[in-house]
Amino acid sequence: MSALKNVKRVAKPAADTAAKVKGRLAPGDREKQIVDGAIAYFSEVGFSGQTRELSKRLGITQPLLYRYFSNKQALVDRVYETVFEGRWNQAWIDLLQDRSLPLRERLIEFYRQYSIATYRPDWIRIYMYAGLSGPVLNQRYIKLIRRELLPVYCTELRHYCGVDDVARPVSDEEMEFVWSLHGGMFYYAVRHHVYKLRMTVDFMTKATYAIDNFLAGAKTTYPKLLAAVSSTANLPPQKSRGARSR
Amino acid sequence: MSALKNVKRVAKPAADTAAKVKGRLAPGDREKQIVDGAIAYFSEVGFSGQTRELSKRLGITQPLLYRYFSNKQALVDRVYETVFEGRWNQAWIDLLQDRSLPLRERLIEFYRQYSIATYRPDWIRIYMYAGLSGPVLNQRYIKLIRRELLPVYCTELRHYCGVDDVARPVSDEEMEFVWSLHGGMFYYAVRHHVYKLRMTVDFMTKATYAIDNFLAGAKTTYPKLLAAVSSTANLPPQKSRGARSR
DNA sequence: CTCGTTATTTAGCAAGCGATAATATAGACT
DNA sequence: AGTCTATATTATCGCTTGCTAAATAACGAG
Repeated sequence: MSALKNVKRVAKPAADTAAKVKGRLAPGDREKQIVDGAIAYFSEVGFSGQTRELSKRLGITQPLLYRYFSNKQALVDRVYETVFEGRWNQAWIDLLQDRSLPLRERLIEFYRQYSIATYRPDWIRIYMYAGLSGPVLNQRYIKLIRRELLPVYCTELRHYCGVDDVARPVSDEEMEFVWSLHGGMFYYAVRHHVYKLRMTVDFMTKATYAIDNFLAGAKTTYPKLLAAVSSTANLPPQKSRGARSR
Repeated sequence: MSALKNVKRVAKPAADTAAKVKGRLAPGDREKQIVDGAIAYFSEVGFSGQTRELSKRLGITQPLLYRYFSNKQALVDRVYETVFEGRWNQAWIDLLQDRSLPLRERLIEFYRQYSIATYRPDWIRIYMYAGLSGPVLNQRYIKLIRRELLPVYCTELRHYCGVDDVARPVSDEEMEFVWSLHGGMFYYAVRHHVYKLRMTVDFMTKATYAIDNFLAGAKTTYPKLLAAVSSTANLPPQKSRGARSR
């Protein structure tokens, strides 16, 4: 019997996975547990979710949240930065530029890694919630993509199509061209994690076909795009005004 | 002086645009005004927006809302159905099937019309809010697209690629292939209306390039896809499981 | 003009929610 | 074991928010 008791007593709280842990915790652990729980909770119900419900899920009392975060907004901000920061991997850029591999293989590998990092329920949903409640964060992320990813993407695409021109800056039209592929990928994740559709085609299968189709078309379309853009560059803005203003 | 008074008295409330109208209104007019205001308000702040703020924007008192809608949810539901119903145009399907026009022109015209109908701030934002708070409505809309649009899309694509097989049902892989194009279009609208980015390339310009690229690639990719699918059809589910479950 | 109908407003309740102060207790150290 | 400190809980405040009942006033009919 004493042996049994011993077993029970020795059973560790297993604080590593940040699952419902009872008893007193070191501030760092508790904080992490709260943030993780907040990510799960807010990604599910949105940032209008209540602190009481969150604390209930965490197995703690609601005022305890305020020991770790001065107010709800501070917790929300922490969720934002935890989700969006640190999931970007600069190595992706190197991968995309590695010309020892065919561009097709680079793109497939990129989307394999990128989808694992960001096409997940918490990321996608928090990303959409963030965008709807105020576009600042998303604009910052898009800016990152426009700065780090798209120019490399376009440069490699030029090389692939045999129309390299290192000196020529990457135009908005070229980047928008690439957005079409990227948006198709992203929308898969939206259908999956926002609309919660049962996806009948595996993401990488879809991605591979999309990449193949994109590259096959680009061989003829991308040079045309480049030619069209250069012929209208530095000209006074023509009839094709920016976005429709409705 | 009596003439002046007369002028003042004759001044009409101009009830046509449903803008802030003072005075008593016919129930139908008031209801329409509330719904229109609710669409504008909720699309801006989300469905957690308060009825008091909505009524203030409408220039009416808050309890008046409850004369026209039994509760907030009823108003929200009304917003949903008003936005999502009636913007779908079955004529688009006929347009896509009109083989007297090249497929390219049909697709360009389709996206011109489709974007005018749905790629607008209220539609896109309410669509995203709806998806995040409960996927039922979006699933219904996606179902409509999968039923009405995608099969036609794929059939025309088969014809375009010279691989018609009317008897063969359209596979999930083919529809997913088309989603890649469609998603790229949709994501443009998301960047515009959710992230509120200043779009530097006009939608139709982008759409035209995306369509050209899609069709140019499809000539070679789509037949391959069809071949790959048919070779694995009616076989026990292979390693390529559905969607990643993470 | 009067009167009845009903659109609209005024006043207010009850529950929900973020946040705070006071109290209790777990765990480390001597 | 006793003590101290920081973690965690209890109790509660003040404001918000969905919603309701009673009072008011605009419009049409006779």
